[in-house]
Amino acid sequence: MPELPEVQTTVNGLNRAIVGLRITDAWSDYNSIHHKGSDNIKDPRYFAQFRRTIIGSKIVSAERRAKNVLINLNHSKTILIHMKMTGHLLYGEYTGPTCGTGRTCVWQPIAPEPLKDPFNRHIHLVITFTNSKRLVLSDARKFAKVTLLPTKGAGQSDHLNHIGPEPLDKTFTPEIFAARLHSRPNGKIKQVLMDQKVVAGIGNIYSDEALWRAGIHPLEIVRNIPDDKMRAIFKAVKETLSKGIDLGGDSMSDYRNIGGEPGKFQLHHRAYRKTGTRCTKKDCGGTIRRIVVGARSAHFCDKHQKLRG
DNA sequence: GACAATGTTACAGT
DNA sequence: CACTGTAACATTGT
Repeated sequence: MPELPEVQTTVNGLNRAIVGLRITDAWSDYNSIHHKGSDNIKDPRYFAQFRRTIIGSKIVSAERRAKNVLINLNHSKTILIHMKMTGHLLYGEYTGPTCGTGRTCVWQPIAPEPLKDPFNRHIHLVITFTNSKRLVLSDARKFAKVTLLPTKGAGQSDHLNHIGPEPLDKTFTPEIFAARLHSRPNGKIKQVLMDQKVVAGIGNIYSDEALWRAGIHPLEIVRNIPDDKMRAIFKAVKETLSKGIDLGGDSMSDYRNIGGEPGKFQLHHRAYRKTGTRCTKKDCGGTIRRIVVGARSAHFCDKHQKLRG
C-alpha cells in the first residue's frame, strides 16, 4: 500500500532514472465503464489524448504530493499518478511483444530477480523512452489514477487542492499539526490521521506505527487528547515516516521500488499485522490486538496504548 | 469458496 | 448543512 514513504521512494528513484529521457510512445489496457468521460486514462478516449500529448516530451523532474507521484514534462504538463492500494511504478528494459497489439505487455527489469515477483507482473500502463527502456505501472487491482495536468496550477486542481500539509515539511509545526487535527474534534485519532485533508500521506500502516510509538489508542477521540500527547503524536508521525523513507518503504504487501525490489520497513513493524504477538516496547509486556476502525484494521498494544477517554 | 487486504470517493443515513 | 458510516472499485493471496 503506497503511503508517503513508498511514494517518496518511487519519486527518488524516478529522479535518478528518468530525468532527461524523451517519451516515444505509451500503451495501456485500462478500460473501465466507471471512468467514461473522466480525465483518467481508464477512459480509453482520454488515454488516446494523453498519449498524443506526452509523446515527444522530455522528463524534467518527479515530485511527491501526499500519495501522488507528479512527473513534470518539458512542455508545461505534469503526469499525475495515484497508485492507490496495489500500484507501483517500475523502470527497465523491455523484451516482450509490441505494445498496442492487444497482447499484455511484458516488462523486464534490469536485474532478473524481480521478474519472478508476481506483484511486478500486473502491467496496465507502459511509457517508452528514446533509450528504448520503459516506465510501467504494475497495478494488480487496477485502482490507480493517471491523468495529465498543467504543471502550473497542478496544486490547485481538484486532484490536489483539498490535501492538507506535508508532515515532513520544515514549515510543519506541532501547532499546525494540532490545529489540523482539531478540525475534526469528534473523530477517532487513527481515522483523522489518515484523512488526507487533515495531514498528507499517512495510511493504515504508518498510522498504526505512529500511534504505537506515541502510546495512543487508535480510538482515542481527538478532543480528549491533551497538548503533550498531541506533541508526542506529531513527533511519532515524523519519525515513523522518516524511518519508512530511510528503509526504502514497506513491502509487506505488493509495494516495490522502481527496480522491482522490496523495501525494508515491514521488518520493523511494531504493531501493524502483529496481532497476538508480545509488544516489543521496552519493559511493556503487552500484547498487540487487532480491531476494526472504519472498516479498516487497526493494531495496537493493549498495555501501553490504553484508551483514556 | 469464503474472506481479508486497503486508498479514495460516492452516496445513503443521521 | 455537517457529519458519519458504508459500499464500491478489482483482484490477489490465504
